[in-house]
Amino acid sequence: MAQTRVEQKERTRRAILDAALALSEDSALVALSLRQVAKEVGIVPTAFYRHFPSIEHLGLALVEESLDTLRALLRELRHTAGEDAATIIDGSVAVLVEQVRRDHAHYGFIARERFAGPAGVRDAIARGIELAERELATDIAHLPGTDTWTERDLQVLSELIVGSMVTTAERLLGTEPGSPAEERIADAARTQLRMMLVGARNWRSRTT
Amino acid sequence: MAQTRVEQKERTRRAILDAALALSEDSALVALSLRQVAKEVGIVPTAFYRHFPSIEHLGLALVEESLDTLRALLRELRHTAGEDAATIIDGSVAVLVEQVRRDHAHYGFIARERFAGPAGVRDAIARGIELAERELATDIAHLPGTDTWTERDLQVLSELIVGSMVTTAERLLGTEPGSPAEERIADAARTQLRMMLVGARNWRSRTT
DNA sequence: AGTTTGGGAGTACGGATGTACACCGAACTT
DNA sequence: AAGTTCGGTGTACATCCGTACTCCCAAACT
Repeated sequence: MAQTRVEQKERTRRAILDAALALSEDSALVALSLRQVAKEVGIVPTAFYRHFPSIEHLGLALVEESLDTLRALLRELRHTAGEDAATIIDGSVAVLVEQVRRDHAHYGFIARERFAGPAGVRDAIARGIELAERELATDIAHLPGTDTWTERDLQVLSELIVGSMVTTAERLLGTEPGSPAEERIADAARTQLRMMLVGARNWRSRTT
Repeated sequence: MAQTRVEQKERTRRAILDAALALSEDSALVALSLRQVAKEVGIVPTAFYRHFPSIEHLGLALVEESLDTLRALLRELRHTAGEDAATIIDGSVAVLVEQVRRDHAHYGFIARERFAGPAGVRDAIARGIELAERELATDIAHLPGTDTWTERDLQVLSELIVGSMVTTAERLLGTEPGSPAEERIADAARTQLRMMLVGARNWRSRTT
């Protein structure tokens, strides 16, 4: 049943990443021991070093992986076109719900480590979110009717919207797929986006 | 220098709580060892049991304490009166900045344990935030001009506002008191509140 | 076919952890 | 003044931790 060596190594590496993700689901990255992970994977503790020089490096690989799926979400959100604003809002929330459900483990990891993780992890996550805010700001700037907005107000609006989406994602993490609670949260997210849209349409930047 | 026994006991208990708060500032509650805390306090490990039956109970005491200061913040925010909306917004943000600066350790603890902590801790924090949302909703409902709002829309708006404030608090935690970054975040928070206010004023609840 | 490579196994060690136990001495009670 | 209470001490032990070391053997290379 054994394959080539690189395939086998990659499979073990994945198993380690998955085991670490599963184990950190209850507790946290910082409370993760090399021996726990090894036992979960089914290898002897010292074999761990064939793949990662330390638990910390495992953590960094996990962050990178999770941020990859976050970036994939952002890409998909930007490509969610639509005729009018309502369609875009509905589509965006649908994408968010679907993605959080699919990559539940990754988003849970991000939520947990965002403030509780080691400094390097926290910074990486913060930069990922800031990137989303900046990209959203430039996207909005390309929309018609935003010429009277100051750059600063655009940035602040983006932070508000991204913050709402992040909070929505965090709420979704605690619900069952297809549950009434999930639908209620999605509905609230749509309403919030509409409220912010109404606010934006009636906003006049102060020329200071 | 020794006082009465109850005074001495209370002082040691406080020292344990403070040490745990300080130690969990880097890392997390789950990665906190009884011996670390005891060493930080300056007592022998077994003496810890004179005050708490386990580290977990220490954690619960810490949560309760932190939620107490959170409730104090909410109380103060509700008493922040003002002539017009702009004054209320400015006052509320000022209170938030001041309180987060004052009880930095408690709010940092809440931010860290909100998603990474043990289940009991996470639930307690979630309930504290939900309480704030409900109270804000009933406060808004008592304002003039909100008679056309559905109860659900009021709740959703409150969640949006509280979410923005929570995000602001989390951002403030990473800044130095009086720094330009802190002022920038406070300014963004004020702008966000104004944007949501504009949205709310032009909002019409759908009668479904 | 013979040799090299590298993932995994096994053993071993020092250090940290939670906790049980007996004990001390000063603040309290009577 | 004598006795009790109880926060803190010191010792002890089983368990878990990271990691260094040697060995094994099947895939990969020559």
